[in-house]
Amino acid sequence: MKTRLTALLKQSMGTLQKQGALPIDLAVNIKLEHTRDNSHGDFACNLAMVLAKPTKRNPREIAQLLIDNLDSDVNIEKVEIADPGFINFFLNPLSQHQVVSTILEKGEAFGKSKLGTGKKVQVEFVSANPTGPLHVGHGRGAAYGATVSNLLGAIGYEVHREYYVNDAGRQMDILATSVWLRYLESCDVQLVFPSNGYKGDYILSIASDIKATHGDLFCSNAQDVFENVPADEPGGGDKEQHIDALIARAKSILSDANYRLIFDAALNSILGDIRTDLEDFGVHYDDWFSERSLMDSGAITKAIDRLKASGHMYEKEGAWWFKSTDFGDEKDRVVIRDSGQTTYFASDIAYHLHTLERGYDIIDVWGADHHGYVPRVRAALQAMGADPSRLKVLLVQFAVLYKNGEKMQMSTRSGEFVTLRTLREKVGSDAARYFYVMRKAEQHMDFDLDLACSESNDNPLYYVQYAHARVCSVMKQLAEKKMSYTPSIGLENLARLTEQQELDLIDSLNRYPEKLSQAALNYEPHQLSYYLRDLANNFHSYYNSHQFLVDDAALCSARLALINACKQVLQNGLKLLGVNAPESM
RNA sequence: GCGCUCGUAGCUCAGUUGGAUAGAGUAUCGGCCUCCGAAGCCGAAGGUCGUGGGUUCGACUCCCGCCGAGCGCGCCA
Repeated sequence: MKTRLTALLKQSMGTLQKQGALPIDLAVNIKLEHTRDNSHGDFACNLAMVLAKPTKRNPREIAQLLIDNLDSDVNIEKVEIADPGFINFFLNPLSQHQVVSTILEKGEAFGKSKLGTGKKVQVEFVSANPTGPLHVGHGRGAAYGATVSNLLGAIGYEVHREYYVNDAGRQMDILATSVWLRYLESCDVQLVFPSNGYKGDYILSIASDIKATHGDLFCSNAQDVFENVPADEPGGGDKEQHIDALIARAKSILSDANYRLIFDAALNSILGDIRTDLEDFGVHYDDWFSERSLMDSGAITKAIDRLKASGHMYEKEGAWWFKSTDFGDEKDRVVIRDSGQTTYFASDIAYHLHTLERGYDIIDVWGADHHGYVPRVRAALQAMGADPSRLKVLLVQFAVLYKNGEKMQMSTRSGEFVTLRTLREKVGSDAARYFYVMRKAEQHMDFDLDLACSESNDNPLYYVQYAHARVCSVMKQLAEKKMSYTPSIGLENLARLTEQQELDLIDSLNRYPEKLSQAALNYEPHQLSYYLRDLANNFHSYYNSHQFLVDDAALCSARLALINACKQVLQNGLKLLGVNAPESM
């Protein structure tokens, strides 16, 4: 309907241009919108006001001309001009009713579109370092990334969901060393655990698993382990130097193979845990991409060579730098350290290049603390000759946690955090998913744990699910009362739906496809959750003011057709949000 | 200090990319179950859209200056 009206307006404008009433060379973009207030009709257009300036004429006058030259359409009941020059379209109410039959016919496909057909996009999200379990902070990225992926899929994109596994680098060495030290403790070795090591309980359990399968194989004495290791911070030393020295001791005491064994045991245990955690949260990936595999495959060398060939690399103080300032970054970045090791940034460049070469545009969902990282990645892509617009970075703000009215600091290192699993066990996956995507991603979010856990019934999700369950309940009543519902009869009698609540509900249903594509194109799942809330509200109002199961069989079927259409749309929307639509609750 | 994100009802947040009288939830107050589920509905009250300028037919939205919050500014990842 919207495109129809736009076409009519364009046509009218064209006619006026031919007549010479309007200049030919007008480049205006017609904006036709659903009205906020239905006293303004169903659609409103600002065309006349936009035209007022270039033509130097009164907008109302132009509006009248446009209306006079508008072709008639059975669906348009009347057209009005309103201050300061809006053209308001009032549609024939019955023309909107058709959506009920469209919904019942298309089912779960209703609302989907082909806007993104032929486009391949990779959404990379969560990608937390496998150094500990996911906490509630990661949950937001997980829910957001998964929903954005679903939305893009619904409008026709070919979506590839990926988790980039940081299974290389210093953090992982610290993790492996932490595990080994805990293992040594379990072998009754007396030692002081490094202040910069990972202290969570899960480290203990990984260590004891290793002990259970390998016995004393990796044992060593404390004297040996701490030989020539500089003091830790509490001992007046530097905690970074201390832990680095311990890593070196671990590698030297254990053989390469044994160090790798402990390293992999830690990695696999934690990553496995993250995987099942996300699965349980309804978040599924097409691929778990290993950073280490980039090193092994030579992809990093290849990417660096490409940067060198582009002339944007230089050597300074023994390291190789990428001249990202050529592309607007604040400072140049090291890619190869003076030690010869490549940096995390080098891996990331290779990873992005690799993804583009696989034919995907890239959407990275990152925590807002990484925003300073965006320019250098984009710069690297540009230097390698890639179109930087193929990379879109979506930043998700942190959720600030409150417990007992106090702000909580979370740290994986210290082992002090609330896990995503704990949250899920308390409020359920559905409520958590919905809660996370209710706010738009850039908003700083206050997350009151006590409220989320104790009063989970207040979660607005239940309001939406309840509407769905109510429709199901009505259909059960129908059977119990031995009444009948014939969809075809209902669809033939849609004209009987003339109550205000019915018109409102139908209006709401008509807006779903547009809302969906808007939410998808803007990467804004919260738009969908707000829509569903609104749809549910229209349904509940209807439910409270009219009886569906009435004796008039034609009217009854028409009403049931309407609420079943409503149920379908609720179901479609909730599915995209990764939330169940229960038949009873 | 520089950069990014943000500031809207007591609280938590929307605001259709510049449109009409700034909206929801929650909390508060008042109504609604002989009736398909009251996890619901209807109503009241609640605002200097951080602040001061600017751009125009029109600004919560765009530009500039302040105030305030969070984050970032490693040869960490």
